Amino acid sequence: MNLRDLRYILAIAEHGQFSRAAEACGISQPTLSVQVRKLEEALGVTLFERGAKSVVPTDACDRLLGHVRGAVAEADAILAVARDLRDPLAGRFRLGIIPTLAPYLLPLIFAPLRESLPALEIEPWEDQTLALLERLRTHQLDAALLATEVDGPDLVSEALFEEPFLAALPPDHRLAGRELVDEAELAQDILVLADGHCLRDQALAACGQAGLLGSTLRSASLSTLLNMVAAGYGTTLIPGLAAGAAQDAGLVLRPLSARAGRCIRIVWRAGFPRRAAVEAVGQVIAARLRPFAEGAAAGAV
Amino acid sequence: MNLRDLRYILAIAEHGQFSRAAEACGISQPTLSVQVRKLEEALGVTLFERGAKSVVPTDACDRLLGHVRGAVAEADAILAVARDLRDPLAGRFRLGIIPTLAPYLLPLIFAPLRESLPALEIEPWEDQTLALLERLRTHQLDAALLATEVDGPDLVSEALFEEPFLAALPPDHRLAGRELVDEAELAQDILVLADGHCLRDQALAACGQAGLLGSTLRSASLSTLLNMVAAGYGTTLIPGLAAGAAQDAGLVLRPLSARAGRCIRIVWRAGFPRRAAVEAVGQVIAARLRPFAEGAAAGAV
DNA sequence: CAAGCGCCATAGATGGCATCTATGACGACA
DNA sequence: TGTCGTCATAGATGCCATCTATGGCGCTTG
Repeated sequence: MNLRDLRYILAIAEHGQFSRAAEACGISQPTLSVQVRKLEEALGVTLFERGAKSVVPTDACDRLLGHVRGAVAEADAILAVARDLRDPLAGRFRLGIIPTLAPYLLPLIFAPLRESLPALEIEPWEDQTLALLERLRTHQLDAALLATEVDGPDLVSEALFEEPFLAALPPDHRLAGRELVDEAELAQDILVLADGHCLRDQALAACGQAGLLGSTLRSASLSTLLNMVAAGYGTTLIPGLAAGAAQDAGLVLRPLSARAGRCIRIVWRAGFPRRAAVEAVGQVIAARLRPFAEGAAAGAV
Repeated sequence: MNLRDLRYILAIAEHGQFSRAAEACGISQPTLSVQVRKLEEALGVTLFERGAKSVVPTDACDRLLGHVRGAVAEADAILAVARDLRDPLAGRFRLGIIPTLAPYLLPLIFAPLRESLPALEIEPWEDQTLALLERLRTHQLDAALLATEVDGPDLVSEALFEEPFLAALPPDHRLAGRELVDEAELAQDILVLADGHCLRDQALAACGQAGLLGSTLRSASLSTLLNMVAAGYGTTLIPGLAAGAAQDAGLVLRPLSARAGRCIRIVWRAGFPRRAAVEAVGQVIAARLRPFAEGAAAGAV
């Protein structure tokens, strides 16, 4: 049995005639006759009583017609839904973002994404790198914005923009007067986030882990960290996009002498079929961040 | 798109693996790969994300799976219902019967039909010959029991049994003493049914229409006619199976000298596909009536 | 009443396509 | 590092849906 055959049945039932039904189906009349007969033999049921001037559905056919219509309707629904799903730049797009990036990046890119990709329903998901990778691998995310390299056999990534780190100091800190802050000096009283935040590791790496004198804040957000610094408990190193929030908290920001920073990348499964959506999202983000990159470069000169 | 393809989709979604799905479908793995790819291309939608160790349905596939399941379920329903409908000796069987036969034949054949053809739901429909033929031709009946020949290009019939006519007389009628009644004599004060009843024409033909002296009863049943005769308004000619009813009404019955009678036939459309059901019903009726035919033959000797 | 018309069935030819086996590529695991 | 399991690709093959041509049959019409 075949969906095509079922459509033939419906056509005959509708037209009450093989010739017209065949025409409606775009096939020749003999083909229709043969196919219907084969279907009747396959089902073991005579579907139509062929009369001199009429073709009338049998009782059995009437009993079946409901299901036939149902099957054809579902098939048409599949085609219709598939047509709607055909656009890779449409539909749900689950985007993971690390916590040290999300609060500062999302407000920047939400509007541009809506404008450039109106059919794409971005669903942000904020979590730490490892959790995001796990969700990505288990198909619970479509892509993720990370600050680490993760390319491997199953995951692919693309760099979107460079985000320089900044030294964040209390206004009365001894380093607050410097134009540039040396990473090693910062290490003396630096506060860092808890394990699991990639920013913690990167900050420590930038400052030379060995000289760690500051303390680790468990289960705290970058925002909390800023407030701790503002309260005079130490210094820290923040990603560039958090500069606004840091200034709002009353901190003094200074570039780092070694120009440490991180690279924000968009990551997705190697086999993810909606690569077009990933690329599009990545491009929108990169385009939105370009002014910042140029500003940073200009400031550095 | 094809129902087969849809079953493939479901198998892959269920097994999460091409190889096992192919095995479950009874095809080779390359065939499944090729077919799924073709379906994906036809739909314009990637259905599965092929990973190193896993095959995961895409979001689009999830959206479609409901309809896919629906279509396959309807298709299975078609097969299941067709299986039930396969027996031609099962299901509704609309049987037309003429009014001068139905009240006397139906009580005889109902039980044997139920016994011999338990799955056949006989729906009797009582009306005059022309109305029955009309309903038969318009597929509102599956077969009819008539007392006339109707074979033609579109209708076929088969004789079931011979039903002799009997003279029905009031007990005090001048012919009531005879062993045999001559049809011509009966004509002198015969009462007949209204136009449309085949029995009317056959009675008149048997008695010689020219000598009609009796009157016609409009819109009356054979039962009414019997009561009229019992009340002394004349004589009549009844079909053999009505003998019991006539005797109950107090009438005297006598064989006719020319042995006039009628042949009860079962009629159906030449193209009617459940010919087996027609034959079976006919045989049950003929078998049930055989004792009567033999009794009549024996009485005639 | 015979011819023409409309309809469905049949026959034979043809091409597309589903399927197979064999093989390749690739990642996982021991 | 080699072996295993998995999916993809390639080429061969055979079935079958489809076509055109034709026949049969009943109805209509001049």
